[in-house]
Amino acid sequence: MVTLKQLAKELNVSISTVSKALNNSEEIGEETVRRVKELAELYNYKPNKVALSLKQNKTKTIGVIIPDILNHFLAKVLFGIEREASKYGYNIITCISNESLDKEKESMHFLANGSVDGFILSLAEETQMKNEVEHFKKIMAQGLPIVMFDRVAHDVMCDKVIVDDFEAIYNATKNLQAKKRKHIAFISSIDSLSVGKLRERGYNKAILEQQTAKPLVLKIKKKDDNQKKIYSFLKKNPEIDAVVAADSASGVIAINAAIKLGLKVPKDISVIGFSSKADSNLTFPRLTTIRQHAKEIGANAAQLLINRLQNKSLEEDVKTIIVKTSIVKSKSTV
Amino acid sequence: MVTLKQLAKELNVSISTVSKALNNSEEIGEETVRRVKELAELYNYKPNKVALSLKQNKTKTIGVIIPDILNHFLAKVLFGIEREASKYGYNIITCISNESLDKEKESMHFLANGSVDGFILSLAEETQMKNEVEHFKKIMAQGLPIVMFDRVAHDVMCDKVIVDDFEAIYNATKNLQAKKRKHIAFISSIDSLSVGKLRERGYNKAILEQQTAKPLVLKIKKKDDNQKKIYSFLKKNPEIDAVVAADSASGVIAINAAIKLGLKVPKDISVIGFSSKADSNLTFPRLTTIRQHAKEIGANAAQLLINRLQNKSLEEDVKTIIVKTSIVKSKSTV
DNA sequence: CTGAAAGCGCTAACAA
DNA sequence: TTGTTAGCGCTTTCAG
Repeated sequence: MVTLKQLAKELNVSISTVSKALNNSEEIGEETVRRVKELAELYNYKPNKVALSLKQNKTKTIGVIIPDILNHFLAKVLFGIEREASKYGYNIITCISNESLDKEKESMHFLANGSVDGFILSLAEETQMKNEVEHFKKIMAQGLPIVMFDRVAHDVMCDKVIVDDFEAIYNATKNLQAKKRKHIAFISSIDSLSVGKLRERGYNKAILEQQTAKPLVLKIKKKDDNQKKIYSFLKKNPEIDAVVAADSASGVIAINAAIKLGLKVPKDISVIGFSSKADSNLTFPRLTTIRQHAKEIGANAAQLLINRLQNKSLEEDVKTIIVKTSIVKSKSTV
Repeated sequence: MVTLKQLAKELNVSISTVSKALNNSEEIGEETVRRVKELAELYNYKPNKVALSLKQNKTKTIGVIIPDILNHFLAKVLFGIEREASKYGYNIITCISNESLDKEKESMHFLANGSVDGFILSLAEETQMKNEVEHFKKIMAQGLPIVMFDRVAHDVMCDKVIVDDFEAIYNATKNLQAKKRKHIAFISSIDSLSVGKLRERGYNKAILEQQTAKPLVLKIKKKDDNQKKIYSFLKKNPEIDAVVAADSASGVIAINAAIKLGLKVPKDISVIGFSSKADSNLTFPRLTTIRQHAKEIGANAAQLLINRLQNKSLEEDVKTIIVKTSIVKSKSTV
């Protein structure tokens, strides 16, 4: 890589002249500017990012800590973050916590040494279970702002972007009840996550508001065979006439299991799930889905962080943005 | 963030003494080392990464350019890259080209200014279609090594990690033939990609080796309704008794479409697809899949790059690693 | 209009 | 054993 020094030498001017010329400073003579720019072009000069970062004490880089990149929702949020950030000239350093508290801490400390200007993150499962937040506070105390999304720590004072999980499932369940479904089950493979719990609570509330009904819940653990579990669950509880799924795979599998059991969807059983468009396409009939607008969540998170980075003076209060879900009706519900 | 300077001042020693003490230099007195380390600990001192990068002219950061983070295979490769790289203390800067040549170029140039030590990438669809490779060569000429995976540019002399796409589909098709399937169709939604073409060629070769058979191919475009397309395809061609899918969604949909058409899987129709374990779980019966070992691909790519970064002297010849696929038999084939 | 010099945080050769 | 100095590449103040 060419440096200012080399250009300066070749042009027989000083380094600062070259620097100023390239930055269109008024101070430098027209002719000099021309010569400098010409040579810079020729050598494909680009200012060294690292030197700039050191000088300006900011990297224009955001650290993103994602619990699981194979989770389609999280990947989509990452996509949203990246797209929004790159609009503002920011780069993304991605670390994957793999749902582990230690890896989360490690990654953050590894980056909290000048590598990044701030963090966007969603909590690892283990972090949520143990409810540890000290590492977040420590890093914020160092002057690095954090934005949390989806799985957030309510005890940490920082900007947040969340989904109306509770309401979304509550409304979905209410909807099914309005269509005269009497035995609505809830299936979740994300019971250990805060959002999983919220969703279950939304379901429970709707169910318990109807005096005749009782909650019927299937929880799937990571090591379980989700396909087998769901199939047996539906088989053992033939009265079920509707399923609300807290995650994408469970919704898809529920439809296919029902069909396998000889049921008609949605006539005999309605299914509704948290899922993206691509996944809702996998089944016949297509899955009615609760869309989380993952990209928007990512974009909002990036916005919040960049705002805070650029108006550090303003030290405003922390914001929480709720990105509303929407139900996209398809043929798996009546 | 605390700096060496501040520690030095507080301890009444010079900056270099502090630096050496923290780096366990033999030169410094035991007592001094103790005092320095104590204070550093107290203040949670961490060497500024940016300053180190500038000094050592390397960032310990890898630029990864991914065409599409929502593609499960690519996300998994990213996972593999991240995990392997972090073992060696490397960070990952992720850019998403969104299948666009311009974004790919832009991202690379944006990072090729000292931000990263090298690149790992898979070509954008547009890059493959236009067969443009100048930007890769330019960046390599600047001294930044590149490792390509999956969708590679054969005209560029760099390390590569690829999949045996051709053979995998060839073998899968041969397998179906051995089970007396007579009308084997091929369904692909990735026709424009190099790997998509390879897979089709593998299928064609196997089919054409059987004198009685003719290829029967369905190509799905991005804007198409893949569900509808596949359903009508199977309906219009009732003689089909086996499907080879070049991508994950097509395989899943093919099974569900067949069931919807009243066919028995695998008795009436076998289905085999390129897919991951999670996706193969979505259908009844489970989808027999060709696994690409995406994480391994990522790990290999990271290995290759880090090797090259650390043995720059050795300027060895470029390597191409082929990560063999394996077929995981399930109930969608006999 | 141009250049010298300081400084961002760090390491390392050299001096004391 | 400790300190001084130079330098990584850049911007910016101040002097010429």
